[in-house]
Amino acid sequence: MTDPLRSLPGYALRRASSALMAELAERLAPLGLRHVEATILLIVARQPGITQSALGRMLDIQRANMTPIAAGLERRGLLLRVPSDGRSLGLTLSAEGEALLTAIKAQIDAHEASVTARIPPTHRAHLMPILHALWPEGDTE
Amino acid sequence: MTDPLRSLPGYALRRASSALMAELAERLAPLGLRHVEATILLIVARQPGITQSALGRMLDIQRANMTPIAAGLERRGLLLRVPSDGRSLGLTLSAEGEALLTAIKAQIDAHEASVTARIPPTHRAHLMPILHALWPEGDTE
DNA sequence: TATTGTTATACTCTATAACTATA
DNA sequence: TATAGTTATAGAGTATAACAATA
Repeated sequence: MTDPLRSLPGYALRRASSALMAELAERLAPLGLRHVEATILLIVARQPGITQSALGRMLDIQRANMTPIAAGLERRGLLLRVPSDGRSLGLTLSAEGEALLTAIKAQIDAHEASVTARIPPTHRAHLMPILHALWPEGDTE
Repeated sequence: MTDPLRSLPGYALRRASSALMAELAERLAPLGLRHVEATILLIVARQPGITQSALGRMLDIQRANMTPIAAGLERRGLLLRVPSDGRSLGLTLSAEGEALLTAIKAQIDAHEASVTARIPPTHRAHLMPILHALWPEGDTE
């Protein structure tokens, strides 16, 4: 039986997103990471020293929810949390976190490439302008 | 600080989806409905008598998770669950559910129209082909 | 044997409130 | 006063396993 809501953009977007997230989760599972954890390690690699709260603002993760995620990554030896401010924690990758980074990037790249590959070439260039129109920068501030 | 993952299609899709879901949730809150509940009432309206399990397959909601959702809608007097099979429950809208339907459709239509309106006209026609490529029919069977 | 619905359970994600310490 | 981090808590969403009743 066909889903009568297939033609609704918002609904189709949600279903596509959920299908892609499930795929990414499968790719990251062998690394022992959830997508939010992989995302955090990627961003900390690009911006070493970023504070927990700045990272939370960037990813729309609230302070209260960042704590157990960052603490978990630290406990597993992937992330270092050093006081930068007296009240702020600056995040950097541990050696082990750096070592994992290659595998994380490989999985993310493979995932994103697979997403792009599935889009018919005629439509491909239109996706990012559409998504950025629907998810403007700083839309939650 | 700008999110360095903005340019990744999969990531941007997830963020756009989550922003749109939050918008829809706000629209449906005055009706006392979550999006999954509104979706169920819409589909039951279009396909009266559909069983709980068929509905679950269509929306990718597992049997175990359909039970409390459908029971909740029945308890609130919006949905009727009548045995069709001896083991299956056929779903139909109650009079109260039918009465709510107009408001639900209005909110969903307004939401979908608002999504479409935000997409620059040049790109608009490309969204659905892209989403259907990423969310093929029956992708979970 | 397979399917339907149910219950129990658990993990993830998200959200709010209240607290401490620091700027 | 405002910000950063933490703890506790609660509500959704999603997943699996096991069971009874029915096909």
